[in-house]
Amino acid sequence: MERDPVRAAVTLHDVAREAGVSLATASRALNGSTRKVNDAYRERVLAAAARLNYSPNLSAQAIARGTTTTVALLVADIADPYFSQIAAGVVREADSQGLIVTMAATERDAERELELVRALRGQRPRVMILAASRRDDDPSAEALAAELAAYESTGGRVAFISESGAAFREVRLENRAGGEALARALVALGYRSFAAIGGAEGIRTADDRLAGFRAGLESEGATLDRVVRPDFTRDGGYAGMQQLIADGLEGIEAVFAVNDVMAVGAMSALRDGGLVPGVDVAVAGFDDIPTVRDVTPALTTVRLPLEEIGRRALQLALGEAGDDGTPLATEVVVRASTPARG
Amino acid sequence: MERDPVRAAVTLHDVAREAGVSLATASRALNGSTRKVNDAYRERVLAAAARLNYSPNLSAQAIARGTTTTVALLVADIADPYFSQIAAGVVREADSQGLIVTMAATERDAERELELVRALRGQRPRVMILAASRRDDDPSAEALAAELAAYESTGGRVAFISESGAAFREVRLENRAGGEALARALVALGYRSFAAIGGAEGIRTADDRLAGFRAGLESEGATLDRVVRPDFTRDGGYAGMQQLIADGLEGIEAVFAVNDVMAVGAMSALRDGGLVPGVDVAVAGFDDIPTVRDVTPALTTVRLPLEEIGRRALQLALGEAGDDGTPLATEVVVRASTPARG
DNA sequence: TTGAAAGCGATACCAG
DNA sequence: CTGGTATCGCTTTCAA
Repeated sequence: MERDPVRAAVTLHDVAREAGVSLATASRALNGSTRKVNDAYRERVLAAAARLNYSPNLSAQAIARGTTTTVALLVADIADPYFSQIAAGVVREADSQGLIVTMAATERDAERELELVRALRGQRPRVMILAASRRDDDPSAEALAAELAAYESTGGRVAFISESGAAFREVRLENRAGGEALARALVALGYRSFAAIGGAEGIRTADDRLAGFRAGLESEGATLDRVVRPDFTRDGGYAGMQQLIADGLEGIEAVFAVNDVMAVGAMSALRDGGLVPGVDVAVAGFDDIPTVRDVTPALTTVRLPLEEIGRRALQLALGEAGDDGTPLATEVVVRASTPARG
Repeated sequence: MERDPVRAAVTLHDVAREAGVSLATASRALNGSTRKVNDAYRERVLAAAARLNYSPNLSAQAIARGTTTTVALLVADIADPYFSQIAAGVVREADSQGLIVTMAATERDAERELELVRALRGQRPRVMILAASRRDDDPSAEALAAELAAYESTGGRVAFISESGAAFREVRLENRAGGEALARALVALGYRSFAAIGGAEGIRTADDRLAGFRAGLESEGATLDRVVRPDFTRDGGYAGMQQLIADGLEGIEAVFAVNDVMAVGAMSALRDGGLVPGVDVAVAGFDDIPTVRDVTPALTTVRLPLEEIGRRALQLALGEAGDDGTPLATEVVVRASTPARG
């Protein structure tokens, strides 16, 4: 697999020479603002660029222009459908704006997140989107806020998905309201006693959903009898349900897992425990990730327009609309995992 | 949401001045190769940098050093678990090497892929990883190869996942062998007549898996009685199974979908058609994405170490091992969707 | 319009 | 070791 000797990439200089014009003219013809170059020259430059297969060096442009065309995106876990859908939205929107997305994963570690923000700042991205879940007790929260503030003070734009807990732009998810609506819907279906699988305490998203759910139940006179708090993952959901089973599920009619990934794991735990989800005990989740249509029974959940959220976060950060008007379309989707109860 | 007036970012120049040393010394203290700066100076520079919250401009470094720290990754669809797992692997490996990942989605469009490669080339990434599925009939294949060759001729490194169909490095997936092994395993379980849901003709990955499967069956004296070729997506799988049902499923004992996402859709189509997967007809997939453990019945499939594939692609491109020895651990995983047949 | 030349932020060679 | 300076690739005044 030996290659040709590496020759330097074609530069604008080469193109200019090949076209017989000055560097400045070549620059203008290729990337300069509109209409300022004689058509004949313009043609020659474009032809030369094509002939040489010229590709402008974005780093050089960035440094000369003082601004990049990069978007930095931070998620907790790329393989998690919640984040990958959001990422898909960000990438799509970025693409439609001619921006390039740089992606990093915090692996749910706040320290790592801070390091990543520092590292990513070196790129001088136009915007930074933080989708990784925030925690209340986060010790590095202050340092993160400071870092982001510094970034914004030099022209960067930050957008959070969910709650920033600080003064940054954010796409606010209706976690609490969604939880509440779900609770009401379940009560309306005839359920009265519930358990919840909640994700480690302190994870804002999980706490909000749970708080909303609890509030919804209480407003309807129903009760949340038990809460377990395993990891915020599929296996966490599985373990959480196992624990509920071990502690005795009698009296519990429905279990709410604060996200779909966990709910799906919880359903498997039920099955492995010899119980039938939707029959022996109802299950509901949150997010409406694609797979929940394909599990059995299909999962009742709260739909979040994840891809749209990603796009919107970018728009918001860029300062175009996104912020205004239309709230996110959050809605309860009732499926077979929570059949109406006689 | 008004901000402070935007001031320019801190530059190395500022740090040098603040520390009372020359630009060159500051550079060396901060990023220069090992041990060349007096400790006292070094300390002062580091302190100044910290005080000013200095963040080196990567674009400037790139242009001065003549090399970036960027990895460009192209996938077909970020939200597809197959690609998001691979992406997670690439990002993780990149991270451990201090590299930054730029990601783009081809949306399964070859023209777009070419454009993206062109655009991404402007970043002068150290390596480019192409994971988007190749097609045989791809009209822009030549142009893509040319573009990539140009990229490599200036020092870039390209790595494909699956088959490049050209002279580039690649992480070769055992699609054919996996299909074959699956076929044999199913025959060993007692199945004799099969149908397949194959993904549009020309998609190399799909074709290879199918060809392997067919070969495996034939070597065991079983037959592939029917093949449908819908889209390479969940909905494609659903539609494919619907078609099989409409055409009459009698005589078909098992259905092989060339990837798990399709298989999962296919199972839902069975259910919606009043049939029970694993009982009325067995189903098998390919990839072993996380969700297949949680569908009912759990899906028999061919496991591909997706995250590992991502890491390996990067290593391969960077020229460290990855290539050598150990083939990818591809193995048939039999689950409840293909129970042993009397 | 066009071209010459001054940056942009950082690196690295070359003297001292 | 340290500092001065040329240089990287491109944009953008400033004159012509």
